[in-house]
Amino acid sequence: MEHPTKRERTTAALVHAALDLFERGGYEQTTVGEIARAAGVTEMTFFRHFPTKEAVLLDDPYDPELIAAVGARPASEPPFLRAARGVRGAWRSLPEPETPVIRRRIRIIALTPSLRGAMWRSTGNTERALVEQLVADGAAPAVARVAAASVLAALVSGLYAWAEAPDGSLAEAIELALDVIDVRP
Amino acid sequence: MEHPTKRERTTAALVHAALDLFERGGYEQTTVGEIARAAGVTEMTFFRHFPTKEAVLLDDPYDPELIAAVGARPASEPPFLRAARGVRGAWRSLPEPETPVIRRRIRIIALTPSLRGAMWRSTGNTERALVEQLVADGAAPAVARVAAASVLAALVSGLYAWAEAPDGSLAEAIELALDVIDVRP
DNA sequence: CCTTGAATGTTAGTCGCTAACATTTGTGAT
DNA sequence: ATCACAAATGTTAGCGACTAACATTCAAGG
Repeated sequence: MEHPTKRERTTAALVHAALDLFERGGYEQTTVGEIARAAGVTEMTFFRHFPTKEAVLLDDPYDPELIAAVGARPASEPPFLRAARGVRGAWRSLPEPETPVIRRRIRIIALTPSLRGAMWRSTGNTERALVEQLVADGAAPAVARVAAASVLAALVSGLYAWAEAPDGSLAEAIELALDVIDVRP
Repeated sequence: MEHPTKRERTTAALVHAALDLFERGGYEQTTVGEIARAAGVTEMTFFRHFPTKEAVLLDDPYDPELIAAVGARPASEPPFLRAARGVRGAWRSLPEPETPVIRRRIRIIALTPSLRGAMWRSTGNTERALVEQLVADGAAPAVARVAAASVLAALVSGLYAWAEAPDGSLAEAIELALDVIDVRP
């Protein structure tokens, strides 16, 4: 990261410009062309960095880490706890400096109906991956599905709550949400 | 309904054409223009009947009836049971002849990711209306939200399951799904 | 320095969707 | 029946998200 490649720099510029414009004028009202221009680039280039307009907000690289964190927990744990604690751990180890950006993204998502739908779809992918991981380690599919669905639902609801009124750190908010689900031993 | 007005007739023609084309060639691949042409009408006219392309599948008129059915149950029942049983009753009283069309719609939705997202959004509206109804009759907002969300989640999951493998009538499938939630007295 | 591949620009086009205005068509009162 | 009014549809023009094909500039490595 010492020498960010040019591609990384433009991607960052696009994200920055997009967040600014979305917050200022709303998601729907902001044009991809406007974002690109604000980042000193062409509309075409935007789509070379993000497959869709939504992706600039939803494309988060945390998914694989999340799956890995769940996989790292002992397979002897019941799937439900395994998922809940894996997710908890993954978010706890998030570098603090990134949280403000995450918060801006989630706030925009929270107050844009069409983005909430997209968020749901995106979560669906994570859910599938999570189920796959749990089943690969021996969980019954039906159990894995319920576990993944409810843990992710709690996670998302925690994210929304935190974005609206951040009473503490992101990690704390996530843990709070997961506490509702996790039954401590 | 003896004398369907012209508007109703074209709406029906559009729905019919849309279902056919979607099943034949997939939702994303089918153009609004194609649907309109197949219904003997212009693309513009399509949008005079449906606000969006999705709406031809999601625009179902059952929502108000569903809310009414819940409202009709004794307000003395706990919100959760009230919602579950209201929903159950609303679907039970569905005219049988309509179910084949419903099934076609839901199958298409089930296997089109973007439509699943849209379905989620649409359900969100129903959820809000349901919460409103429950709260208006004295339920605590937090309780009402949980009740509405879980009952509707069960409903949707029942719909998907039935659309994929209809082992029985729609009403039976719905009741089966709601049984998972409803605690019989 | 110079070459090669990555990153970007240009142009043109499709599809979902909207607006403004003109035209037809159905329907209700006479 | 008919005639007038309103509902339903057509036409044209255009915006915004997104894609494809091809040309151009830029940036690291030898």
